[in-house]
Amino acid sequence: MRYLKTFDLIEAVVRAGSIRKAAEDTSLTASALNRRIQSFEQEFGWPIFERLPHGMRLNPAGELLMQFIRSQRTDLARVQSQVADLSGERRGHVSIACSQALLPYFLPEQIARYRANHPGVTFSVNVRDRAQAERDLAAFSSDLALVFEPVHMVQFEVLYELAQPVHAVFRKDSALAGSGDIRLRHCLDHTLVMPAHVYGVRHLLELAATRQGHALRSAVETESFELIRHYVTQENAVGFQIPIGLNVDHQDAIAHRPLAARDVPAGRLLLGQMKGRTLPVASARFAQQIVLALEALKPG
Amino acid sequence: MRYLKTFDLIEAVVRAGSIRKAAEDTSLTASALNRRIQSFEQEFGWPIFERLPHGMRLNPAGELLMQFIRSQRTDLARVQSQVADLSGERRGHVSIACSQALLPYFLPEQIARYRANHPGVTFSVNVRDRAQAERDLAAFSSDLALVFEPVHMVQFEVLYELAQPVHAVFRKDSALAGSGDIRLRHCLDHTLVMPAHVYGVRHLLELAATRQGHALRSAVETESFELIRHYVTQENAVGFQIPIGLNVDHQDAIAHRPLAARDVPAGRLLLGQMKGRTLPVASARFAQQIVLALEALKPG
DNA sequence: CATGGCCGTTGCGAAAAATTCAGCACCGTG
DNA sequence: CACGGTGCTGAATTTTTCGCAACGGCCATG
Repeated sequence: MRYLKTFDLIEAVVRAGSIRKAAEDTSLTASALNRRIQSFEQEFGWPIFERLPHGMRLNPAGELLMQFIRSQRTDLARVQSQVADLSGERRGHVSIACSQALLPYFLPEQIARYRANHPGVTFSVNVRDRAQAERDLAAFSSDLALVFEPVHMVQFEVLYELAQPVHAVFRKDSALAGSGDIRLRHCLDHTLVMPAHVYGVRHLLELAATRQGHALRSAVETESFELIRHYVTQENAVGFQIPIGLNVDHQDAIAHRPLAARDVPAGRLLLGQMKGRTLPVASARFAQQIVLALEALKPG
Repeated sequence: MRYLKTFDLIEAVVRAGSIRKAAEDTSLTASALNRRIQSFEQEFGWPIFERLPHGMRLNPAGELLMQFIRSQRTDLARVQSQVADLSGERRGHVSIACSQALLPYFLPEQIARYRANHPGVTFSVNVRDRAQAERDLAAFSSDLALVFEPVHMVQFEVLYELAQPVHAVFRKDSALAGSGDIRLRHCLDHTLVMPAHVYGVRHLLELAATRQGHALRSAVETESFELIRHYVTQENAVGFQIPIGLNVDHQDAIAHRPLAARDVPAGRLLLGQMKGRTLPVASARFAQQIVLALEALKPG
């Protein structure tokens, strides 16, 4: 888009931190780039960069402008998406920030189902922890967020909420095998494989343990849920995970049971968007599908 | 603004209805204008105009785009206003769509008070009937609306609401002179000067009259509230008006008393904005001042 | 049925704007 | 004090845009 070119250049300068570096990225000369920035500032009415000896940084006015630029860009994309929609051909792009637990089963199935109906729609899936997801939405780098127990909530508009109890994951021949709820204290006798602190599952477990006066001594601590699932088959340990990340009718060597709600309260899996934003057509429709899919997962 | 130039040209074509007329308005050649429209459509991905033998009209895609263009323009103005605000100097522009009753006393006083503190802020006041006010907000041609009994309310976000009973206006020596409430039937004995149907006062009076089985036979019907106020001094007639349009301690030849609430229910004077929109700093601050001023008018 | 008027569109040369190139002044660091 | 980095500026050059004239289509009017 021709008009957005100046905005692209501004953003390039912000990213690069100096005009000369940004000039290389944009395959322009530093002088040309410099002139465009200056003429923009003149038209805008105020300087948007601080000139430092080491380069350029946004001043407060520039921060405001950058927010506008980002929202304006995505708004234009939304309009184009709406136009594509009324032209009959559904195309567009959906970007999702999600928790790791959605990666193995839920999102692949949902995306494949959507693309079966609308092959013109493309997706980008970004794994973000529960603190980063909202920042992604606010920076307009993701349309939707599907996260477990997010932390900040000011700019997060909840589209759907699903309770997800923490499940214990173990080998099928473990002493924990059985049915129904499982008590937290029974897990603590085993070797523990814990997710890292940034994850909601760990947060809930820590809260529950300190409340009951226990200590969580993890043998292995990892950011990879996949490692947790695989490790328990090696050492006969106990891992923790939410059920949406666990295949229900698997033939694997592992099994899982929910932790008793009186020990560890269920967390919330939230589907959300940037507050007040109107999503592109494709993203909005995909969000609808996700809501229906989550609804079907509801117990009862 | 350089980038917005293409948008301005598109809007000019929309207004003029043909490229050649729009070319005159924008002091360009038809060929240049045509080329810019065409190159934009190519970049945008879809044609936004229908080519008719008599000229050009927006197609549905163009309608969507125009809405984006308008919102984008006002958003940029808001950002500039916010930047001006953090630079210390409060400037900007406030555009208000208002009912006629606000013109003589209320708005002049409020605007003057605001400009006394912030001389850099300019105002535009547009008189709009209660149906047009909301359309003004939706088209982003007004930031605020201050209207009596507006009709549509879907895109109207109420910022403040003040009850305004309908008052009868008459000569000081009229038989209606006195104090306290006045009954509707007492007015009907006199010559009536009525506002036109588009006004909320007329709407409320019609409702009340038909409910009580009376008929409103107006001797003079006008769209000008000023004419109403002046005419009653000529023929000893009765006019109707809301108190915010009547100076409280005037030395004039006219007086006014409220109609009894059991005859004619009080109408609502609403301060509102476009739903979901973030106003420029100046408009938002002025709205705050208006709310305080209306609050002070509240009975009791 | 021709004709004049209006429409959008296009080729081409001229005007304008953006870009490049080279060089300047500045600042922190080794 | 030289060096490498920064932003910035003057003049030449390239790219883009614009104005002019002309073309073909449509429609009402003579």
